[in-house]
Amino acid sequence: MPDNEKPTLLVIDGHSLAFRAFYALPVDSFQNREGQHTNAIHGFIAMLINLLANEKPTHLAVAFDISRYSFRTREYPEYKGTRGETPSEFVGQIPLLEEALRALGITTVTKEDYEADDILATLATQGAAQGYRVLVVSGDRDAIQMVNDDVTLLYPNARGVSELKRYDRDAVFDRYGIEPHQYPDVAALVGETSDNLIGIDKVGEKTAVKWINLYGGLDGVLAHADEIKGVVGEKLREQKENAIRNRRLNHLITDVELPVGPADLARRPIDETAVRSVFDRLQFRTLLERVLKIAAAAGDTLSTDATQAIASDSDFGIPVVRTLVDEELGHWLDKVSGAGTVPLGLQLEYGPEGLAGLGIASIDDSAYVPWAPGRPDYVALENWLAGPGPKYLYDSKPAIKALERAGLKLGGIAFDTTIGAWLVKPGGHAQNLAAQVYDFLGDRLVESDPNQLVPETDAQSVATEAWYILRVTEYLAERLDAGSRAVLDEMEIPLIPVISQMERTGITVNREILSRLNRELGEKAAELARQAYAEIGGREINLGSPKQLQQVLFEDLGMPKTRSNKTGYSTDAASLADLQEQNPHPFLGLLLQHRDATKLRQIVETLEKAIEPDNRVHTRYDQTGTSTGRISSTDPNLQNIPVKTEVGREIRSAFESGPEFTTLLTADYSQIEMRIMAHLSGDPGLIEAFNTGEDLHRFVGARIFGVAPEDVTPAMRSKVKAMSYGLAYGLSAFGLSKQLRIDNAEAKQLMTDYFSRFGAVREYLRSVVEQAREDGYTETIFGRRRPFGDLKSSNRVLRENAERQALNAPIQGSAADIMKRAMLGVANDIREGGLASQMLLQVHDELVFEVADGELEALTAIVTDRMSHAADLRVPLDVQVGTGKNWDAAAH
DNA sequence: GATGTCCTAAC
DNA sequence: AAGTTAGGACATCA
Repeated sequence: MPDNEKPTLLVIDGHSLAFRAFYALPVDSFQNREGQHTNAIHGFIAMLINLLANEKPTHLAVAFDISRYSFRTREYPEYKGTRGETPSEFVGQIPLLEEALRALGITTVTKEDYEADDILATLATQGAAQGYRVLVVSGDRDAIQMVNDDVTLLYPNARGVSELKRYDRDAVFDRYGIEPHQYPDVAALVGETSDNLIGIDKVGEKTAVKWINLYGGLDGVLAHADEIKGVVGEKLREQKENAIRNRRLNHLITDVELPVGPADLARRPIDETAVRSVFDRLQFRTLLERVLKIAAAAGDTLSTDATQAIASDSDFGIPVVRTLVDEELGHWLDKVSGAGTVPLGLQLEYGPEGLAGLGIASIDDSAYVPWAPGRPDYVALENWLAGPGPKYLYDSKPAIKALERAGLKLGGIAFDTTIGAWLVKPGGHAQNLAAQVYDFLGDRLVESDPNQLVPETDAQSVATEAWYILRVTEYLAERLDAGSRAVLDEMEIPLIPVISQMERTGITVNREILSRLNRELGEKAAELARQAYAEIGGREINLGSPKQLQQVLFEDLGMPKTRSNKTGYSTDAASLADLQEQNPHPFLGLLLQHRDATKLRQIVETLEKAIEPDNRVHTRYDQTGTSTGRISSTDPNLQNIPVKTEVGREIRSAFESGPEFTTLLTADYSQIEMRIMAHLSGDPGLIEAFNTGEDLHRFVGARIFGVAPEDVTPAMRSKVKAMSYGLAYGLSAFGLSKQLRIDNAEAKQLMTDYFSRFGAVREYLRSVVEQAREDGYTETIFGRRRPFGDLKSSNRVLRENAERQALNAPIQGSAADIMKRAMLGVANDIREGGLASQMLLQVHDELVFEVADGELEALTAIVTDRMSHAADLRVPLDVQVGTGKNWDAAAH
């Protein structure tokens, strides 16, 4: 019988594949409502569905180990002894997986005293003899020995279970240089760490394969052991018992007595009620759809036609992509969007000229729209895009910009999977769509590789990606609690166009000021370097190299050692200041000044390069860049422009209002984090401090040192200020003493005095951590969550780090929330008021605006009102406004 | 060229 | 042993 007419028997090592899936999918993302982890089950079922589609097996079984004990452990108790405890999150998934497989009509096979691989080997042997094409799926390398002309092994690669490497005879030979049946001989000589089988010392794969090919097999090798020269020969003779034992244990049994044979494994219809019940319990909505579609396609009997149908995309939920233009597009859009009421996925395609096409998808239909600029027939599309019809996107900010460049407006953003994923897991790293699809749904999305001129595999259409965006949205929506959902809908999504606009607007930067500073700082740095070299005997070391500095400071000049880091001793500013005190040397001061000058020069240079032809710098804000809710700024980062030093302020003076505008306006919150602390802790003293209008640190200093406010000295004030700010960071007495350069006892006393006057603060900070330990997350005033896993860690460093992060998160995060609400309010009022003034920058607690002629008063009113009323706290939100021609002058 | 370490700028 | 970031220079490894 030709191979393609043979029935196909597919046998799977259930335990090993589930275990691979467990490590391939993030355990935290797959939990049902009872907290049962489901990632291994999800990965396994997703793999199974793909196998059914691709391999179209007519017969099917999954084998499981009953326990970790078998005839092998009786023979050799150390067998697999290196394997640690099964992770607790994996426990419990196997019985559920078996239950799911039962519901799917798939036979599971176990056999007391044998391992799953023995069952596979037995079924494979029987199947091959009975005229089946056999496919074995196992993550155990010993399974290679089963491969022959009728049996192929599918082996999961390092990336998990979604890619299975096909090992037929040729592939085994290519990889190992031996016939499959010789593999156990090689493994016996080399050993197998994961099974705790120790091989022959000094014998690796290369040597073993060479010997096997030379002597025909392990028996031959052992028979000729005396002829093998050198140390390896000796080792072989000494340790041949190891190889003999290994060979006995890695031999798979091919005649296990089983209750079923290949013919009993014909695929059966699924039990829909049972599948619904199991999948519902596991909360596998999308997998359920796919499984039910298989069932629908297959009917009750599995004809060849049915298996063909299973392989086509539409049967797995991915709708066929149609390409639409003109009036056909209009009709289709109207139909699938329910006249703008049904959410659709939207994904753009980019070409060298920007926008090249659009993918649009509903849950069961999708379309690709080629974009040809200037065509008149896109009215329906333009209306839908600009209108309120809900749209789900992956990373919508670049999409807004690309559409804008193509002359299209985008409205109705109802979900952004980048932001959604970030709200679910704010610490997670930004992912691309393919990673989201894989992590959340377990499907592989082919990414187009821009470096490949002729791609090996075609990426799928953006229409299919749009469909996946819908699916990812479903997944994420289920995982957002009501509070997080409100943050998404009312804060983050509305903020996207606001931030996008700020990026597009940019801020005017004076190139002349920067190039002058660049020149001056360059000269200054060179001069400082000259002087520094003179102080160390004229050696022109690289002052920017910590390594060379260590040599000079601690070896050549013999200075006392500073705190150590991974490469030696620290040369950071604090350490150098310490050194200067203990061991004054002119080199130290010059080095610090040189660092300062070169750092500032580098900033100036970066800024200069970032000025675009419109004389403006356009930073990019990352709305998902932090764990706390702040936004971050990149390319260039405009949130860390110097301000503390004179030169720093000169740099700020290069940021100006544009030619069409009269001035810059800055508005910042004063002590917003301390105000949030006062609000959240309810501390009467702190609340009073903010309500009296007295300078905060003076007020607090007066209380702590028991003097009148006017008698608080600058030294007292700075100590109190450091203490107050340190609180929100989880500062310790040790840290405070370091910071203030005072001794530990004084720092301790300061903290004691502080808490004796402001006790509710300490109580609040303690309770935040306690609550977070209980809940597993912290929450801001507006319901933004940040999860913490390490609060229960037995590792003290991890736990204490998490504690400080947990007590800081609600404070920093609430401040971020308040600023975001203020930005939304201001943007709204600027729009509604028809003002030409624009919002340019956000620096965490500060906003920078460009004021149009005659709008100063109106803008000041809007900004002050919206910022001070962005939250209703137990203390007022104080907003400081300043104006000036440049950023420095506008500061106050 | 990619990656890790050190250092420093901001809030 | 003080929270949140971005980023450049240097050193090292492939």
